[in-house]
Amino acid sequence: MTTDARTTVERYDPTSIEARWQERWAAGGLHRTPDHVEGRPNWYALTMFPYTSGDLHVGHWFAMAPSDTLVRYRRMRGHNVLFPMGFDAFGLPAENAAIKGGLHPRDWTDANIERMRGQLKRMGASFDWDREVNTSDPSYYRWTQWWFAQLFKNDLAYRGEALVNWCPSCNTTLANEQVVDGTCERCDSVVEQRMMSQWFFRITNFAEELLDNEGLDWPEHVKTMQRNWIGRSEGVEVSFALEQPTAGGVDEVRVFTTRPDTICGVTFMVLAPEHPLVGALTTPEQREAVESYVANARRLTEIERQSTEREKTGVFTGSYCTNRITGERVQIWVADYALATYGTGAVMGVPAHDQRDFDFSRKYGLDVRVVISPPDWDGSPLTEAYIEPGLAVNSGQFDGMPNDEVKGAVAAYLEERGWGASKVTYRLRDWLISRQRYWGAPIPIIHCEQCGTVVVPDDQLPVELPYDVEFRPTGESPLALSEAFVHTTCPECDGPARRETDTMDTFMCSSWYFMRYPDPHNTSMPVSRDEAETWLPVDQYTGGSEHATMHLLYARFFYKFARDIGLVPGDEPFTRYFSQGQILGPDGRRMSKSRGNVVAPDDQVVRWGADTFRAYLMFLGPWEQGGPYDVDGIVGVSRWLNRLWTLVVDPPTRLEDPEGASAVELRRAAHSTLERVTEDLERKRMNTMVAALMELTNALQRWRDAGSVDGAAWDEAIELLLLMLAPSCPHAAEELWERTGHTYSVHEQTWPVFDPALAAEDRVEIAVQVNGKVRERLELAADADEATAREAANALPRIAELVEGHEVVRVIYVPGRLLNIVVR
RNA sequence: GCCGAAGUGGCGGAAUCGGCAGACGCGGCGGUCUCAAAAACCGUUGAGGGGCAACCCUCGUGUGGGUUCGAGUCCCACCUUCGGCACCA
Repeated sequence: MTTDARTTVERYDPTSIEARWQERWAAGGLHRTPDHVEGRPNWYALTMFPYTSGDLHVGHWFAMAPSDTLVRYRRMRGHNVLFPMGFDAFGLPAENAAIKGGLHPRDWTDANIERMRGQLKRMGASFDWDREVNTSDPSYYRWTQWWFAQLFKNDLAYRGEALVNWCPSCNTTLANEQVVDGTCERCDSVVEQRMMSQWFFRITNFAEELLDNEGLDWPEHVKTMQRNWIGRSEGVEVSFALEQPTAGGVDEVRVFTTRPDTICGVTFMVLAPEHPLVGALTTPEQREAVESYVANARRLTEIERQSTEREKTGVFTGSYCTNRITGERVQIWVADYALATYGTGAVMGVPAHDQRDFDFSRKYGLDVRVVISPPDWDGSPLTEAYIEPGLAVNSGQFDGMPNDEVKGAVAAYLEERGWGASKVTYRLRDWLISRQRYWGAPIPIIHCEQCGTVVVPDDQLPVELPYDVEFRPTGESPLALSEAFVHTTCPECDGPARRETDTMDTFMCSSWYFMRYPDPHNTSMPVSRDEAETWLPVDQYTGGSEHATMHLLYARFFYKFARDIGLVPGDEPFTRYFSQGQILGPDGRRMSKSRGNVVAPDDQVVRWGADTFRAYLMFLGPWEQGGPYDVDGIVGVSRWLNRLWTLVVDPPTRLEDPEGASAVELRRAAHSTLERVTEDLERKRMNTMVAALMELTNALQRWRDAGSVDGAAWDEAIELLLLMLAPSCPHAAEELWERTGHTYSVHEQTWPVFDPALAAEDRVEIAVQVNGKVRERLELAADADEATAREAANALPRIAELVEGHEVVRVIYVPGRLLNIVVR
C-alpha cells in the first residue's frame, strides 16, 4: 500500500474545477445550438421550464440534472441537440407578493429570474441560453396574445358564464388554492360562488383527436390518465316534458344518460343546484328549502360533491315532468350530486340500477322500479342497485330483450319521435382562460359599443401591461382601474371603446413555449415554418407527473390548432414524454417552508460541488419515482468521486503485467460497465448507471492497489470511465480528461462502443436447487449444456444426499442461472 | 370519492423474460493510522436458530388467498402512502 504517498496527491476540489470549466464552455460557445450540423441529426430535448417562484429548489435539479446528463449523452451519440431553458413568469404568487410585500410583480419576477438563471448556470447544465424565453416579456406575450387572436378568428374562443370563487369581504375572485375549508385564506370570510362572464377555448372540439394517443411513445399510465380525463361516454340525450312550461317558455328538461335501457325505471329527476331551470321550476312552497339548499351546495367543492361516500342530499322543487316513454309523472329534485359541468346538468334517477340514485331514493322514500331483471329475481325489493346485465322487465314493448339491445332500441324509439338522440359526451370541459388578475397576458379584445367584441389586430400587439397599477381589490382585474389602459379606440370604427381587462390563464403561456425555442427572436411570427420544420415536434419532453393531464392536454390542443393553421408539422407536440417523480423532504413529505424540511440546493452545491450533487440526485432512486432527499447519503457519492479522482491522478506504480491476467479482467470490467451504462442511459435508469460507474471505480481501485497492471488495458479502462462519466459529472470528467493528456473537450467525443467479446464472462456460477430451494452453487463454463450441468450437480455430495432415495420427476435447467431437480 | 402510481434490511434502493432477494450507497459495528479527534482506508452487517469450526437450518419483498418445479415479479381481494381532480404551477 502506498497510502502515505497518496495523502500528498492533489485532492479533488470541485469548486475551482467547476467554475473554471463553466467559464470555458461559455466562452467557447460549447452549448450554442446551430440549426444544422453536417452529419448530425437534430434532436430536440425539452425539460419543463420553472415557474419563477424565487429560488431553484431540489425538485428543479431533480428534473434538470438527469435531463442534462441524457442530453450530453445524446450529443456524444452524434446528435445536434437543442436543449433550451426559460421561465414561466406570469401567475398568482407574483401578485400575492405585490399585495403582501409591496414589491411590483414585474420587479419581483425579474429579480427571481436573475437569481434562478445564476443557479441554473452553476449546475453546469448545457442549456443554450441564447434561446431563453420569459413568458412575462412583451416580446413573448405578444405572441400569447396572437394565439388568442388566432383561436378567436377560428371560432375556438367564446364568451360564456362560469362560477368563480368570490370573497365578499375582499371583494375579489379567489383561486382554488386561496380557498381553505370554504373560507378566504386572507380574511376567513365564507367564500361564495359567483356567476361571471368569461372567455373559454373550445378544447372539446378536439376531444376525439386528443383521445387518440395510442401512437405516442409516452408512459402508458399518462396516456390512460389523459383518456380518463377526457372521459368519453356514449349514451342518449333525452328530454322529459315539463308538466307546466316555465314562464320563460321552456317546456322540457334534457338529461344525458349512458343507460337508456333503464329509462322505464326513472322515478325522479335531479337537477344540479346551478341548473338554469332551478329557479323557474321551484314552487312557492318549496322556494325557501330549495334556495337554502342551493346556497349550501355552493360552498362545497366538486370533489366533495362527487364523493360516493357522502350521504346524498337533495330537495324537491315542487315541479313534475313526464317520462314520455311510460307517460308517468316524475318529481323534479335538486341535488348536489348532479354536476352542472357534465352532460346537461340534469340526470334521470333510476334507483334500481344506479347506486347513487338508490341511496337517494332510500333517503327520500322515492320508488324503486326494477327494469333489468337480476338472474333468478323473484320480484322482491333490492338491497342495492343492480348494475349487471340482464333482461328487460316492466318496460313495455322492450320486455324480454337483453339490456344491451334495449339501449339501441330505446335510442331509436326516442329518435323517431324527436324525444332524444344518441350522443357522445365528454367529461372534458372547455378551457376557461379568463382571470380577473393583473399579472398575466392581457386578453387582446376591445369592446366597442358600435362593433361589439373586436379582436386587437396583429399589428397592434402586444397589448402591454401597464406598470403603474393599483392592487385595490374591487372585484375586477386591477387593469380595470387603469384609465389609460381601459380607454382606447375601436380598431374597426375608430370610435371610443374599452379594453378587456381580464388576463389569460398562465397555462396558455406554457401551452406553446416549446414552439418558441426553435425561433425565439422572430418578430413577425411565433415561429417560422422553416424553424418549426427544423426542430418540431419535440423529440423528448420531460417533466413532473403533476402535469400529466392539464398542461399536457392544453399543449397538445395548441399544437393541433397550430397544425390546422399551417404553423407546424405533424399532429403531436411531444414524440416522447418522460414523467419524472417528485423529490420529497428528508422526512418523506413534500418540501415546504412551513414544514421546515426544505433542502436548499445551493448549500449542497457549495458543500459538495455540482457534479456530486447532480450524481447524487440520480443515484437516489429511480428517476420516475422520486423520493425523499436524504442529506446524509450524498457523502457516498462524494467519496466515490474522490476515489475516482485519486485513481486518475495517482495511477498504479507499475504499468506492466507479465502474466497478462489483468489485461483480460480490466477489459472485461470496463466493457461490461460500458454495456450496462449505455443500456441504462438509453432507458433513463440514472440510478443504476451511477452504481455501475461506482462498481467499475471500485474494481479499478483493487487493481491499482494490487500494484501491477497491464498499462494499455489500464489506460483504456480509465479513458472509458471518463467518457462514461462525462454526461453525469461534466466538470470532473472534463478536468480529468485534460489531465490524462486528451484534447478539449470530453463533451465533443464520440460515445464509445463496447466489445461484447471483451465483456463476456467465460465462467458462470449457477444455483443448484432441489425442489426449488437453493442447496448448492456450481461454477460452469458459460456455454455448458444441461447434461454437463446435471453431471456436475450429481457429483456434489450434498445434492447426492438430498436426491438419494427419491424419484427424480423433473429437472429444469436455465443456462447461466440455475438447475432445479424436482424429486418426490 | 374518482383517475393514476408506489409499497423490498435500521435507511435510499437493486433484481431486462417468472429463475441464487438485498447490487450500489448511507447508517451501524470492528479495525488501521493518530497523543486524541476528524478525514481517509480495510473488514463486517436481513431476522431467528444450531454448530468448536468450515458451515447448516428456518423465516423473509404491505396484508390475505391463488397459479407454478419455482413468485418481489403473474391473477383475485384488501390496506397504506403519494400525484392529479379543471383559478398553485
